[in-house]
Amino acid sequence: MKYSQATDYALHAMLHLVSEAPDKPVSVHLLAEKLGVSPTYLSKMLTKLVKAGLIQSVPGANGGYRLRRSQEDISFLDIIHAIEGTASVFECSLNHSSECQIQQVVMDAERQMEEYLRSRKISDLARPS
Amino acid sequence: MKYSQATDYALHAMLHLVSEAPDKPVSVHLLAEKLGVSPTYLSKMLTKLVKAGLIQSVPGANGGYRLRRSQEDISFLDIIHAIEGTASVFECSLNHSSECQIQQVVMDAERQMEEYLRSRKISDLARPS
DNA sequence: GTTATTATAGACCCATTAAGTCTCTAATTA
DNA sequence: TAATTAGAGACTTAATGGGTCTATAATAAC
Repeated sequence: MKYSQATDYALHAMLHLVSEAPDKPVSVHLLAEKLGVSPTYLSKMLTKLVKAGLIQSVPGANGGYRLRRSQEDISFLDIIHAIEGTASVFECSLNHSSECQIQQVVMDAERQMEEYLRSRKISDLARPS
Repeated sequence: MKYSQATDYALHAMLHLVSEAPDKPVSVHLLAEKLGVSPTYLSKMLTKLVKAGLIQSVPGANGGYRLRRSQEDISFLDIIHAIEGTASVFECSLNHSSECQIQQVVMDAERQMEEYLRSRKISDLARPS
């Protein structure tokens, strides 16, 4: 069980946006260069972050992406959910009679992790300048 | 990010072994029937559980699988690790200068989940008879 | 208004993994 | 010795991750 690399890139991209760009939009081209990944590929993740309402896109010359919400509101979980989706990590494939107790336990565990990821904000790591 | 179905089957198989078989080994055939999965496929997971030291195999007629350790010692995490491996759910693919702080956060989150899974024992769910 | 610059969308490709089957071998007991 | 069991591994198929490419739309600069 692994998070996709896309999540990795998205987290790093968001960290850049939080750290460096208060107002001015940053182009995909520039972001991609910093992360060492292709612009077209990074676009996909940024589009997801837009749809999740975490960032804004500004088309046209001198456009790019900038934060939408206030920095303090953006948690690791927000970003991860934007890329990975919100489906549970475990779904019992057996058809028991009752609720699956095993699934309950694993989902409780997942909730522990999500709780922590919700508490940690991407701005916590912003460049201490 | 999802756990494989193999993990699902392994957890259910272990629950059966804990619930029903104190001494007598249970054959793959029987276990597979109860779970509604093919015996040869289930074999693969059981073999992993053997290698992880959670269960014992008994070849030959009237053979099968039985628990190895005492029930109370077998946690959800033990079973999940036996099937999924112990690699972290997140590994930063960028080559920064320093340690990746993003990775630190996600791995801390993972530790939260693992801690919980370690605390929950499969015997907790054993048939209340 | 035209042009350059940017994001958006989606088709497409390749490699890897999950999920599962099949067959052969080895060990043990009846 | 024969029946029953696990163990190992080759093999197949479908899904997913990771990534490229191209065409379109929107905007700003000139």
